[in-house]
Amino acid sequence: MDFSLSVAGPGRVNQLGGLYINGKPLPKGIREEIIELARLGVRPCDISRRLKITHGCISKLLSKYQKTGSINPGGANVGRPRVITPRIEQKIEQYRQEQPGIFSWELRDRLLHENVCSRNNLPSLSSISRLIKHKMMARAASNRQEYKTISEGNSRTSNNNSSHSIDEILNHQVKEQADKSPDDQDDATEGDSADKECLLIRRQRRQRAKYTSRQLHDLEVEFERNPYPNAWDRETLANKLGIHETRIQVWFSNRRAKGRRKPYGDEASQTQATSPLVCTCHRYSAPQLLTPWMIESGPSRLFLPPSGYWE
DNA sequence: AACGTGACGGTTGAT
DNA sequence: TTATCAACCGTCACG
Repeated sequence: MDFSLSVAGPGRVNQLGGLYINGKPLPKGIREEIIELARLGVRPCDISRRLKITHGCISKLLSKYQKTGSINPGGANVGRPRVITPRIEQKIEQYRQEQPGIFSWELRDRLLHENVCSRNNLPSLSSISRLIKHKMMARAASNRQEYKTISEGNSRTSNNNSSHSIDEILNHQVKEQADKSPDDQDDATEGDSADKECLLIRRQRRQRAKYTSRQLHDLEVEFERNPYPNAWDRETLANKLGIHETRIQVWFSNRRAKGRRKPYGDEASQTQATSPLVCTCHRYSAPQLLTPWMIESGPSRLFLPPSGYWE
C-alpha cells in the first residue's frame, strides 16, 4: 500500500514509520510521554523506536528539557534564566522610589557600584528599560482599573455596593494584566518614554504571539466562513478569543497569504514526490502516531486536529 | 549501536 | 497584498 497517498495535508512519514508534520511541534501528549519514558530510565534510542520519532528529535527534546525544564514547544526563552532576578528587580524598584526620575544607565551604575550585580550578570540597558516600561504599564493599568471600579461603583444601584473588596480589585487587576498580551502592552506604550536612551536602542521586534489550539481552531473556522472579515467581525472575534483586533487582522492576512501560496495537499504531494524518502516510506507499516483526524479523503484542505491536540 | 549536532525544508507571527 | 525576516519545528545524515 502506498502509505503516502493516505496521508493528506502536510502529514509526512519519517524513516521509522512515524507520522509528523514538518515545521510543527509534536503533540503535547507525545512530548509528555517522551519525558515520562526517559524518567523511567528508558534509553533515548528505545524511546525513539517505540514512539517512531527520530532519535535526533528525542535527543533535542531531552536536552532542552534538561536545560530549561520545559517540554513545551516554543521559544528558548521559556526556561531561560532571567537576567533581572527578583532581587535585582527589587533593588531597581527601591532606587526608583528614592529617585523617581533616575535613568536606566544610572540604575545600572548603582547596581554595579553597590555590588548588587557583577559585570557578568549586570542587566543590559534595554533589559532595565523594558522592566521600567512594564512597571509603568502595570501601574497605569492599575490606575485605570481603580478608576473603572470606582466609576462603576458610583453608577450602580445600592443593592450591590458592597462587592468591591481589595482582593476583588486586585484580582481584577492581575487578570487584566494576564489577559493583556505583551503586544498590547507594546501598543499601549508606543508613545511612552520611560527612558531617553530607549530612543537610542534599536526598537525590538514584537514578541511573537503564541495562540492556543482553541484560538487557532476558532480562527480557522472563522476563516472558512469568511476569509475577509470586516472591522466588526474582527472586533467580535477579538473579544471572543481574547486576542487584540490588530493581531486578528495580521493573522487573517497571513492566513490568506498561506492559502494563496500552496493549498494543503498540493504541497504534500509535491514534497512527497521530490523527497528522497518517497521510495522508502512505502515499506513501512502504518505509523502508530497516525490518528483519524490526520487521514483525510475528501477534497477539503482543512487539516485540523481536535481542539487541544497540539497543546 | 547509541548519541549529539548541523543542515535542511517547513510553519507562522511580525514587519 | 506580497515579500521577507526571525524563531521555532522535526527529520536526516554525518561523525
